[in-house]
Amino acid sequence: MSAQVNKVAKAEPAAAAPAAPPLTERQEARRRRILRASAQLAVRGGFDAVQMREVAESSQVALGTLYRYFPSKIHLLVATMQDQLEHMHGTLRKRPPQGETAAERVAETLMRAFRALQREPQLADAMVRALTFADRSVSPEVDQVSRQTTAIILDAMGQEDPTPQQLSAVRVIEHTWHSALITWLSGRASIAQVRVDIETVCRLIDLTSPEQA
Amino acid sequence: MSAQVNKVAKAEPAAAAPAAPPLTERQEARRRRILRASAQLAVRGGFDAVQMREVAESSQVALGTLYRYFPSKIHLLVATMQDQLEHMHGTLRKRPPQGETAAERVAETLMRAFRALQREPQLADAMVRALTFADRSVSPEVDQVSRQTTAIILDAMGQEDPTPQQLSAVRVIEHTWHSALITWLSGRASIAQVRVDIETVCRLIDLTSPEQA
DNA sequence: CGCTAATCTAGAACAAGTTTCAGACTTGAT
DNA sequence: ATCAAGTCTGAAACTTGTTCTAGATTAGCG
Repeated sequence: MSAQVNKVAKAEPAAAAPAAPPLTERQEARRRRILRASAQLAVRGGFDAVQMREVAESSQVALGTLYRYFPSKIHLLVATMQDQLEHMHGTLRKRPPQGETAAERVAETLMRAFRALQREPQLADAMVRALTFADRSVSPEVDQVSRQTTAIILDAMGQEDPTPQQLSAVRVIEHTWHSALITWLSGRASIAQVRVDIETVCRLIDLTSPEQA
Repeated sequence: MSAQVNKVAKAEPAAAAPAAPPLTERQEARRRRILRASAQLAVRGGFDAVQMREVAESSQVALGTLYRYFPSKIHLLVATMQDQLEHMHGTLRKRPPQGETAAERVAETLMRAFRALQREPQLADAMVRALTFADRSVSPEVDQVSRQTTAIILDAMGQEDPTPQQLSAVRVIEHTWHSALITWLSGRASIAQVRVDIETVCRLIDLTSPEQA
């Protein structure tokens, strides 16, 4: 909870981070090993299976070092999510959605992302739980994830400069996306329900669009 | 994580719980003391301040007993939330919202609830974090909270028997509600933003209504 | 009342996240 | 090449959620 100086960079995509000291090659390698170990353990057993001692051992790093790179388990898992999101954004870009309207394209994109998460539900569980459990000390990182998600949605909309209304709609979609995911992961909603809800919320996009098909 | 038999009832509103053994007076009193202690500690310091040993001590109950009543910290906090939600539903009923359209009434209701939570942000933090962190073992309790929230929203809509579309809209509103709350609590969104997003998502209600003003 | 099963208590013990520390190793600048 | 500062390691310690145990209390029943 105390101010932390001289820490290793938290976000590698370097959006507007306040001066992230550059990492040496070995440090970058350590960071990658840690993230890989984290994801591997998460795939096996979800949030609980990502134990800091295990991550440290798997990535051949001392426990103290792990904590220097990621100041908490939550930070680690949120960083893991950033990592995965980047992959996904890349993948999604390759085959853009086909829908007529922006709403359709966004819904299609999200459902595609959803199916990807379905393939590794335990990993999804770990990442999403970390994301929603994160407190203020993780705000910058969570924000970064949020920006990345927004970028994916705006991409799908094909919108250059969205209106404030549209931005609000996008936020609502993100809220729904996270929350629906959680509900599904904890077994309280079916996939069908998630799909319906995603489609429902995506209508907000056309609703807030100046032009219309 | 193991099957738990012979446990004290978890949900007192007795919706469809499978045979909750009736509590003696002293047991009921213990349960109330525990919930009160939990809420008090949460008001002071949020999620982290609700420490099981402290709750046990404050409520004059042995640690083991606390765990017999609430099998985990998450269960305890979710039960605390149920408790608070009931109060709130009662309060909201007293002065029903004034809006013309269903969307307005729902938005007004949610903003009123939001202001109530604002008054005890730490308590809100504890409850909401517990709710979204809950895993499958807490599903019944979380579901109960969800039903209660749905009831509040349907109340505000003044809708007797909603269509499946409307139910989906209500679910989306709940998702947005939780998620916006989290975002605000962790300092990543302003109150103004929360209001806008709530209003945005509430438009879905009119959108899915058969009749219209 | 007296018995039995269930419940409650106090406290130890365990598990996993986090912190700390002394010493070895790297890095960058001179 | 050498030195100072920063980094990494291994291990122990600390914190808080959770479990376990042995004995005291209570509730319900004949």
